[in-house]
Amino acid sequence: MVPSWRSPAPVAPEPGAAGAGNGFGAVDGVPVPSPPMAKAPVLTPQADDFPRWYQDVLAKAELADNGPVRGTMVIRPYGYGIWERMQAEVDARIKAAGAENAYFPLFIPQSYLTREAEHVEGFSPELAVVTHAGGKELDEPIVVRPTSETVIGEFMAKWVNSHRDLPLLLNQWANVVRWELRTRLFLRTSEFLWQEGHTAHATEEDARAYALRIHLDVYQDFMVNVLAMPVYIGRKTKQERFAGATNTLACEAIMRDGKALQMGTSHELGQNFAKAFDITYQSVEGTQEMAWTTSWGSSTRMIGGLIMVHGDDKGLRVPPRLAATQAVVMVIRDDDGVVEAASALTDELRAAGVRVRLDDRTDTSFGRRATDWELKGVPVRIEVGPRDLANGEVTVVRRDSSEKHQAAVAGLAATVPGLLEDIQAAMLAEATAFRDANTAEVATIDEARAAAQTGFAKIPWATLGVAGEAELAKDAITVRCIQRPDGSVPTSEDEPGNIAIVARSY
RNA sequence: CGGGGUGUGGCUCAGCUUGGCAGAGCGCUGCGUUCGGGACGCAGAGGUCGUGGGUUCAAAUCCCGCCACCCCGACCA
Repeated sequence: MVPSWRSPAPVAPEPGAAGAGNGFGAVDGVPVPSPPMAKAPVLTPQADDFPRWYQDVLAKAELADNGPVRGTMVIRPYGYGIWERMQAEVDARIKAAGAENAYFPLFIPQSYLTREAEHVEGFSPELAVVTHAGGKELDEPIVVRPTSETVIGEFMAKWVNSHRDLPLLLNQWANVVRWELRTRLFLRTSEFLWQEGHTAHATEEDARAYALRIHLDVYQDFMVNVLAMPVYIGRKTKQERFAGATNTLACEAIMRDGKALQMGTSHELGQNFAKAFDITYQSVEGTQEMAWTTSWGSSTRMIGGLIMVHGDDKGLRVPPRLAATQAVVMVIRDDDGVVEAASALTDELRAAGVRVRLDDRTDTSFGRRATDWELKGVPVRIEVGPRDLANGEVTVVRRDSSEKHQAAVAGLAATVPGLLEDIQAAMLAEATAFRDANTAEVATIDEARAAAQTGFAKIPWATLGVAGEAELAKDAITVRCIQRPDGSVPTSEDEPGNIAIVARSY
């Protein structure tokens, strides 16, 4: 954790710390104002109270607010800008994998859900159901989609007739609703935004290979190379599998408090949905065959992961490849020629391909603006003031390391893209080092339980097993995924040498 | 669904024990001085104290009901 430049300020006496304190000293019942104290930190330090820090970041970086209905979320422009960048990067990878975007309805007939036994069982507790519409009670209740396997299955059945129609590779960007009891902005909300892919294939091998391809080429690649976030990839245990899937693959990332966050999943659905919705095709030989389907998704939860993997006590840190604003040019004050110089530099940076913004709000103090950009996590800040300018220089500040240096204005723009790549690499290296330092290799269940208090534990799956999984569950520790010793995704959970990664999770 | 707690300007809360003019900090508006690390001064705006009833000369404060939200124990991207 990078220390703040400000000395750690003594925090105001905690109300309640001394009986029913009122935050003030009291002499004979007369409230006395607290003595002058050092300025409080902008954010609750992570080490003091991580959940509080997370909420502070959401508010101060203007990412999101709670919606009026319990568990709902308002995504503010800065937060939505991050989502739009995520969408652009993920969407490009999905299309590169051959899938096309489409859109299916928000409303699903309740009867669809009931066609796949495990699927209904898994989702019924969290369904929002419409029973009245147009002023009348509906004959058949309508479910607000918690995911779209069922409606899409219905249409796949209609569109797939021949082996020539396969594979059918679809994706949609949509909102879904899952009535959650315990909610946290971005991590678990009753409504969230995501991308859900749905595909149908002629063979099990083809479906399995595609689910894995999406997992590696879309999710893992995006998370590592754009989010600068190392992820463990592997199979879910039967216990953790998606309702209705025959196999679930997951990307698991470690947050700075040591807890795991599932960042994206890819499912092999076998023929479960094909049977339920009658997705069949005529083979080359002329026989009727049942298709094999997959589904895969990633959501606005990734924004929560971004915050908790890269954030520090000064706020968010956005990796340059993701950042909608990669660099901000700050006019320190409205002095002779400063605005002009800053504006010219901004143009040069833009011409050099940098997503740059000019901050010429000189009616707000420098310190306030600098703090705001740090809270928002803009990777590079370039300060343009009269003092530097007199020497033909500006001050360049990296958000990741807080390192500051002077640089000549002439030729600066050409060096910024390289600096951004350096920052991207440094952030991935830092996050990877953190993950590795907080992943313990253990040999017994007791050791795994202990290690999971502060991070991840790797334990042979043969040692843990279903019984060990159940035992750890009593302490809210779950198997995040099972992987091969080399970190790749096993074909079966029974492969010899398989490793289970266990942790507490969000 | 079981246990604990809280409802007072936009936000965080004090005031309630012991009834007596509705407060503070932050934020917001205006003016001025500032501007290289969350600026400062002055002047302002903003609340039927969750809600319905009761007690009282008088209720944010006491009593009863209701509602909402938050925190801790079984499912989930």
